[in-house]
Amino acid sequence: MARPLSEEKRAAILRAATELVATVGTSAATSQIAKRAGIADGTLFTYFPTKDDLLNQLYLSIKSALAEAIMTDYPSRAGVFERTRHCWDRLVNWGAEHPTQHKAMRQLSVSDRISRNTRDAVNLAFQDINTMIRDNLSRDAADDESAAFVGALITAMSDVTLDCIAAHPEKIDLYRESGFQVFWNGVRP
Amino acid sequence: MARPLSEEKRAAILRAATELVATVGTSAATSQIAKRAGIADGTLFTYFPTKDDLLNQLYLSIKSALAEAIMTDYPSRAGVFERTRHCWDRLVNWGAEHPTQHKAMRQLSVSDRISRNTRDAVNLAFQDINTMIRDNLSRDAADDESAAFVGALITAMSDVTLDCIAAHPEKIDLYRESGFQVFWNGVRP
DNA sequence: ATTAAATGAGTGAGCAATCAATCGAAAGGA
DNA sequence: TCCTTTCGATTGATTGCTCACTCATTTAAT
Repeated sequence: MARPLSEEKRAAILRAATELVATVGTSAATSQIAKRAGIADGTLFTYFPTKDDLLNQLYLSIKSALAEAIMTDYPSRAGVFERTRHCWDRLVNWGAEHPTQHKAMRQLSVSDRISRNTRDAVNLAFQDINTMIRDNLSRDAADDESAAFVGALITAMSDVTLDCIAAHPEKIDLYRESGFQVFWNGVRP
Repeated sequence: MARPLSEEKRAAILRAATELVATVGTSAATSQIAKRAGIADGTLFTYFPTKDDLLNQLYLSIKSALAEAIMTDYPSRAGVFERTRHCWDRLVNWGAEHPTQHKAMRQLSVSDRISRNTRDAVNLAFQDINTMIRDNLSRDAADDESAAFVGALITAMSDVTLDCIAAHPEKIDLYRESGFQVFWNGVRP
């Protein structure tokens, strides 16, 4: 081995891509990403062979960070309400604390550049959460489609909640609470 | 006047743009749109001076069609439940009947190419619906922010519902119903 | 000394928008 | 009814630009 790849540079590329995708969407130019990461245009492609690879890995890394934030200290033995509440609060708090990642994530999730493979890998990272939904919140337990419906609802409703928090940051407690009330009243078993 | 502009061609451009924006997003090339509309590349720009103008007018026309679909036969004198139910059913039915328009609408609504002006014009088309929300479903009547929260929730929840219907078209009645249940249980006064 | 990372000018493809040339619908005159 | 003039609609090649990606060369870690 001559020179090893730098984990630091890889992270800088992902960080720069997050910021640019959050602000200008997936049309962010690779040359802009490279400039912001402090590397030459060509170097980006030794870390990510294509722009699509970069976007897919970025999406996976953000989603994984979110899943970890949610599942840390997850109260496995508590009741359905507490566990649902835990997930909701963690989700909304993460979004409020990482607005750039959240915005980038939303841009990427509607993009057709994210592959089936990546979406499958993301689902794997959210497996525990999906299981919780299937077992507890799905109207018909063991019904995959119903669980997917509830899972999509959490994402959609937390996005709306986070948009409102972004518009009025001082009201985070109010929106986190009323968002949860709407969700819980809507889907509780 | 020499030759008048053709309303037919204008409609063909909007139709072609709807289909392409629905499938490939706002990055759809104007030359592709022109080809699909059956006109020369340059002709598109005599009907819409820029691509942004085209996208903005497209967004407004789709949203207006949706508003009209919702407000036709609106039961002004019925109770809150009936009126909310009416809007929900119309919204979901319209989306299920016009999947291409709905997909294009979603692409456009997250695009930064839609101007403040256009969004204001869209709000105007939805004025009656917004008023209904403010007066009936907002937790604190006369609270604009709370009404915006509920309005965004309807859109987000109907999008999720329509995604599920698109995946399982035979279950439209089931999803329309359970989507409404979640919404109504969540936000009812 | 070796070898792969790093560089940045270069390449070719694709894009929105332009424009000189052509076409054809309307209005007026016979 | 037919012909002519008018003038904007229509055309598609062209323009200038941006982009993802390449590659010959340089640099530096082992």
